[in-house]
Amino acid sequence: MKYEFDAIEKKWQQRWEGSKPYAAITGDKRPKFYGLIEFPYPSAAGLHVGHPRPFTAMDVICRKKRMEGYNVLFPIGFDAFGLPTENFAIKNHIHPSIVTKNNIENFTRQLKMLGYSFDWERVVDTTDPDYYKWTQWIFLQLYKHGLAYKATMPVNWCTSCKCVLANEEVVEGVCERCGSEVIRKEKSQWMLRITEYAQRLVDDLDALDFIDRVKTQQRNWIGRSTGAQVVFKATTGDDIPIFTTRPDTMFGVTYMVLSPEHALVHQWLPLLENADEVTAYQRVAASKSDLERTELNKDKTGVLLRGVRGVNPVNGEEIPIFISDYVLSTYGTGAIMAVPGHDQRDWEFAKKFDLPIIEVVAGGDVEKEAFVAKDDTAVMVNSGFLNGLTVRDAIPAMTKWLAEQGIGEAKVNFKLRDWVFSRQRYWGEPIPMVFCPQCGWVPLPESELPLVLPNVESYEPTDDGESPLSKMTDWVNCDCPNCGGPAKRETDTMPQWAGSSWYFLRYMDPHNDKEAVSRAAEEYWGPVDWYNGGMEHTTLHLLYSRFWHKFLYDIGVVHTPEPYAKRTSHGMILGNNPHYVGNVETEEEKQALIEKYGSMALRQYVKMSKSLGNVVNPDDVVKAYGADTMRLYIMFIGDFEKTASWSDEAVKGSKRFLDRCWNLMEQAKDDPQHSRKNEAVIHRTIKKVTEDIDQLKMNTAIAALMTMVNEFYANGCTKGDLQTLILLLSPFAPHLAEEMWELTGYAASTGVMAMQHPWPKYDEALMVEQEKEIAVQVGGKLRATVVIPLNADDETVLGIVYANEKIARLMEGMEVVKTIIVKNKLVNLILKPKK
RNA sequence: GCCGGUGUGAUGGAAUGGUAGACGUGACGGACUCAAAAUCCGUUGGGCUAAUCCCCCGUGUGGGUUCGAGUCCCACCACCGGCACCA
Repeated sequence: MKYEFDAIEKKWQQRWEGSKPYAAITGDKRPKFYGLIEFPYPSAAGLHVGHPRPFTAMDVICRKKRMEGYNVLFPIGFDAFGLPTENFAIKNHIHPSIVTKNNIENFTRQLKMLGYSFDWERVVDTTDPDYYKWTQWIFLQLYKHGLAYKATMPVNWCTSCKCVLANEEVVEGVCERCGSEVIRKEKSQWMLRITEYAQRLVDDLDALDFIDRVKTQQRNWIGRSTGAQVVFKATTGDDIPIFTTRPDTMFGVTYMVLSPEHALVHQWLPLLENADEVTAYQRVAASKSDLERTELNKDKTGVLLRGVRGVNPVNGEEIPIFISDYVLSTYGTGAIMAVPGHDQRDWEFAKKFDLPIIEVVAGGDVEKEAFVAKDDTAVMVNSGFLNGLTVRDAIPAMTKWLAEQGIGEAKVNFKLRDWVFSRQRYWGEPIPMVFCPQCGWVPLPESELPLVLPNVESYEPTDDGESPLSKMTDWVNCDCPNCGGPAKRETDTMPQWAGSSWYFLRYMDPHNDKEAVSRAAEEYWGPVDWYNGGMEHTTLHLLYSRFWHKFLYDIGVVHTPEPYAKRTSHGMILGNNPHYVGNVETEEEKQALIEKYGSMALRQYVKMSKSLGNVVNPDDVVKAYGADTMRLYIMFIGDFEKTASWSDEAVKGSKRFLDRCWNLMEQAKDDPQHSRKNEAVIHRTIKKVTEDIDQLKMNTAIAALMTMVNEFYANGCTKGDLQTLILLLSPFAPHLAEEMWELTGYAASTGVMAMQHPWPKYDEALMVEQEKEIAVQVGGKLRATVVIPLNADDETVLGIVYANEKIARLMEGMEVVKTIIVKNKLVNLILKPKK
């Protein structure tokens, strides 16, 4: 009988559709397990092979958890608002809602084709008004708690998307989505005060079971630094607050720098002798794009403010004030004290403008370079009352002195900025706010939610930076909810990240029309036990959703301060590089490729992309080999956390393995017990598979199953052996497992599907053979192997070792100085010549 | 510059300080077949060799610790990722 994967997979998918064995039951008495994957963005291209990797892994985990007796919530949904859909709609003249509907249908078909054990009754779609009603509701709560505000400020503007971007969406000065140049533009935007939560977002990472690189990246991004805020005076009498991490170096301050946008610069302009020079510099600085601003190793530029000076509060000395764009208006106070002796940037600036450099920490040569001490035990010099103290002691001493003088205090600063939350695009959640000339910004009453996105004729973005919705005058003009007078709606929409910031909560209670999620459902399911997703979301979705969850915790919607107990991440799937030098024979061709493609030509595997034509479509793989082979291969491909390379050839190996499993049915003896010969390998494999799945080491779990099957072929097997194999295989290849389970008769006799059978248990005592081959080393080098009885005592082992012909030969004329015996593993003999 | 990570056969990748290369792909040899595919069995790190006997070498490089190092320590090289004029 042949393994007809096509028919088998259809058959079982239909059965699951009917009997719904994957439904999660809120409130059930079994222990709960909430496994979460990042819901996909339903693009027109459909699933690519990057999706099945995390999806299959979590499916395997969830299937195993069910067999272990857990009540499992494994949901799926669609993050369907966003630019690609809108752009596709513009190009093809189809309404985004139609595009979305079609794409979701296609994704659903593909996901079902792969046999995932999602609870399909809980599907969430972020573009559904019943869903985004609650996204809008959360926004209103943020607004009511002072965490949403409208502000005019320079924002990142993507020249291609014609839309503002959050800082998190700008990567190396370009738009993370389309790669176009990002410029700074002065715009009035809705902002979310994520900075209010910066401290908690850092602190609470400690207790979470997140992989380290996620924690590190979030900490990097939030960028906490501790120091002091100090008020310097200007000769005009104005206060100039600055932030420094090194208050100990204040005696080394020889000038100050303000950012070009600093408010005091505007205020002082009439007093300045060189006002023209100053305004010219401001103009240049303002016109720079993010890319230009962050260019490496660029020269320090700046302008001295002539007519105003600063005063160093520790010694009363007057110092010059400059403006320079190396000081950022958005960090700290937008002004710094400059200590050129001990800060590289200040040093470069001082050299360029010929400013004095004072050494205040001993140990370097400040004329040659800034001395930035690596440890804090260096000693203070030229620093008045700090002289002789170590840096470690000088920092608190100075901080204390500043506080006593009333001119400074300890302060923590963050790199994290508030979240720019509005987008000048159509396909997003409308922001439920109204602007009234009398009352200002007024939130829509909750009773009017959802504020439904209206149908418009054209969703083209506009060059003037207004949302397409602004042209919908019928919709825009409304009554003020406060005074009833004429008012206008906000026409910007929410960013892509809004809907995904809380979707995992909606899965817990997806059909609730009274609340975002009921407290009871949330208390039962929350927090998510295991969340797997891409590293690219670490400082986007993952950070945003932690912020929203903390806010929801503060207002009593959820019962834990963190949404996800555990976070893991998968590596990317790479495809064949068509321009790889290894693909050609001659030197000339190789040189030509290197010339044309540079370093890319040297890489055998690269990111899959349409332009390279190396994209693998899961539909094709399933058609050729079946879903179970696809699932198995994507799990076997390599270390889950690392990037892996797709190989059409290697897929066959997974298919071959499933064929071998299937073909075992013909030769299995009709005996429900394990065969004696296979007992040990079976128990070892149960242990290995059980532990490896929990650690996401799917590749080695599958390798162990392959080893076991190889043993079955070598030893013969019983139906009992086979049934254990089926159970262990069922999370990976569920369709094949169910069919084999039925055919081997277990289901017929008990009415239980493989997936409903308890997960096999192993017995340590049965795991080992009665005989063991161990290594014999002489002086640490392997010289022979011998077979010993399991757990033999040292004397017996040495007897066997000495009886070995080769060892005996090596021992001729030698005496044993030392023997090292590792039980059931190895013997190491240290020899020296006999006298 | 700072912070992480990685480096193992032709190839994807395995190895709680204890027989390096599990498992898979590819290649080679054999069985079955008129033949091919599929399947099954075997071989497959390099050198030396008549030999699947010995011996030597071998996990990016150079040192070290240890009876024993892919694994631990020190220094370096290469690649990948994150942050970056953040005071």
